[in-house]
Amino acid sequence: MNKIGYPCINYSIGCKPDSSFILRNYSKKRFLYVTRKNLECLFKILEFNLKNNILFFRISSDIIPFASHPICNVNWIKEFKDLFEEIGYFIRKNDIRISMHPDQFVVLNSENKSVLKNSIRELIYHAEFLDALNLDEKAKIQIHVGGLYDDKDLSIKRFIKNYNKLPEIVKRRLVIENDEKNYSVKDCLKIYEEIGIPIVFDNLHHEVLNNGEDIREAMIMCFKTWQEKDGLPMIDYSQQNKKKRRGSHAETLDPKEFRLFVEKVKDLKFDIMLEIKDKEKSALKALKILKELNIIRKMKINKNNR
DNA sequence: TCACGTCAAGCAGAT
DNA sequence: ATCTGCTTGACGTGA
Repeated sequence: MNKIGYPCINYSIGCKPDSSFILRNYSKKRFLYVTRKNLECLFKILEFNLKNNILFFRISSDIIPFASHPICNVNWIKEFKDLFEEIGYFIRKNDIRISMHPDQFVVLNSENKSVLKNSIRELIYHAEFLDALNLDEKAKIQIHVGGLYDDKDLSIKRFIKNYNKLPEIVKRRLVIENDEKNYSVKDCLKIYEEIGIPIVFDNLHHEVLNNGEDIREAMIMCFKTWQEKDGLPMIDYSQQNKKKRRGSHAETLDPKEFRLFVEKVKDLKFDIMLEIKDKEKSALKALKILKELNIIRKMKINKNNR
């Protein structure tokens, strides 16, 4: 077990990296203002994380509002070149792992041409964002396989066909995650065998939808899909919210349950994204547990880390 | 300051 | 037919 992370937002700092506005209020001025705020907040979060030894972070897809929408004609990479350089340098220098997770509207296996077109635009935006930070191939973009359309085999074939159409800047970063309704680890492996795409393991999805593999077995299967150039395998870890329906994420990390999980897989090498509602709070709880169990390496303090 | 209607985008399952 | 969840309710108008 290597790095601990949490997704998109931080509740301790008092800024938001995913502010937006509604489409009809779009203006260049507004776009530039919100985007700058988001990027500056991202930097603050990463600094907070480093101080706390949280070295894995998922950047919100909303960081650049309407980035893939036709209305956005601002060259944001150029406009924020300095900020991108500064943040990117900080990430690289401190060996922070980054991922992104485009939202549900990205459906690479869609039967609908315009859905596919929008999905590809969105994926290109994500890739360009990570490229602007000058991050290597270990920074990943994770998506689900998509819809079933009443024919899983055909839908998998369509995923592969459309994957092969993607530009290289997307392909090198794209990874797929098992989901809780449509595509299990086994289904993802089928796709891996065709195109070599790495698989992000999600434990809660696996609990809900699996083919009888236990968690450790499934993790090892997924981990084999990651090559050296992809970096350590990533997993999404979450716990069931006992008050809500199956698959809902817990409000905060249950230490006991987390310890049990860790004991099962502590010899494996991977980075872990905690999909728990209270974000950095649970990441800190998890780190504390890993330290107690003597699993995580001692924090590297780098005084001059900017 | 607060209530509440609305907000780019997909899909599947529940109601 | 409409609502809900998904990684995350937030934006914004009008009173």
